[in-house]
Amino acid sequence: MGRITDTRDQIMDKAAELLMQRGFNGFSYRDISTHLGVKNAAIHYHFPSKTDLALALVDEYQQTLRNQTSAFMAYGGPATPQMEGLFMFTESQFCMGRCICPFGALAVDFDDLPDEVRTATEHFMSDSVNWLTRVLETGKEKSEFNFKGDPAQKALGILAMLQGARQMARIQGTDILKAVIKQIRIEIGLNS
Amino acid sequence: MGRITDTRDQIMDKAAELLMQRGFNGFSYRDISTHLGVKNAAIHYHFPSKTDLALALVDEYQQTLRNQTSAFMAYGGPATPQMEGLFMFTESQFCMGRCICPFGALAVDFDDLPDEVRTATEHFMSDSVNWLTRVLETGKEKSEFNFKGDPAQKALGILAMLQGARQMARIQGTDILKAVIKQIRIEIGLNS
DNA sequence: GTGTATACTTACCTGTAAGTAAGCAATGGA
DNA sequence: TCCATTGCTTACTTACAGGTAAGTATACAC
Repeated sequence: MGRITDTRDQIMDKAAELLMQRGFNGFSYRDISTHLGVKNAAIHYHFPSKTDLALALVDEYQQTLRNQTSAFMAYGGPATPQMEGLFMFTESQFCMGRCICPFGALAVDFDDLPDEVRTATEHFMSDSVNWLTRVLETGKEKSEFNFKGDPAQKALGILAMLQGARQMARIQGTDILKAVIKQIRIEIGLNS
Repeated sequence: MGRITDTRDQIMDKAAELLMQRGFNGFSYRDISTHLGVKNAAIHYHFPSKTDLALALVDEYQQTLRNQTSAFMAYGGPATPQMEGLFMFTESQFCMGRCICPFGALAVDFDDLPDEVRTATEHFMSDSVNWLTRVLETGKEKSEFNFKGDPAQKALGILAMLQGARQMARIQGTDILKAVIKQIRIEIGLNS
């Protein structure tokens, strides 16, 4: 049964959710297999080790990021929609139960992460920071935004803020995430 | 051997370190016991369950926070040293290997945390936000600081930023934490 | 010296984690 | 029709998690 590799995709989906909810060491193959109604070994068939699974996930994130930002990275363009996209993405992911961001999920277990996953995570993070830096530069040039400090540093700050906010929101509810996004808006002079 | 309860303190110390490095589910009694050169059951003697240990840790954090801020909370006072204290504390803790902040450590595993620990974490977080809000209010009133947005919202933003920064710094090194703190300084008009 | 509390150790239990080896059922060529 | 590949399942193994029960050594109280 099942189309080409339906199961593989379902595994990735559930794993992505669990990774962001509980971190790399916070979920097991069992969590995935029971949810899909398959046996544990079925997961091992598609992803022999948990490392393989993690690598596939980081790869997927990075792919998604690149796809959604490639046009902007290549030709520039208005920065506001990029920024709004980031806010929307963050909020909607949180509401869907995918609580902490991929960096956060992997950062907690960073020491005992397999080397390859570590490297992949570093790359993913660089990509994200570079993209946001570019957005902020563009936004400042075109007077869409108005903020203090240099764009690269500000980009780090914003990503850190969103990441932290997602975690704090887990403890005390969604309002915190909303408040933080509001604050970011104020600080870059983006009137909603 | 051992003074009154030397071992108990050593357990708390190591546990605090491990909690902040790896999250609540990322360390085991074994990690602590082998480090101290005692048997596993010795830890259970002092803290029957891991819940008890977590509660003790959160309690300790909260106690420390209250001790260090009680004078300010009671009588107000200059806000700048409080802020500088937060920065110093954050940086020094990070350098000592205690990487992610207590919220972060507990947020990742928040779903499957025992109820009591959850409640304690919520309280601890409220305390922290309240304190920082107070600091920002005072700083604004006395023109020590100069920032956009309302103090409570800004307090959330700063805490989120520091928390996120600690995690990102794990992935890409201390510089990120330093950059973020610099950015916070700029944004509250605090010239170092 | 007897008793009792403290601070452990030894030895164990149950559950669950990641991972593997071998088998089987369906599909799609040659 | 045979055969190989794909996508699983069954049935394990090893390691380690949290936790417990019972015993032991030391110290101090009376």
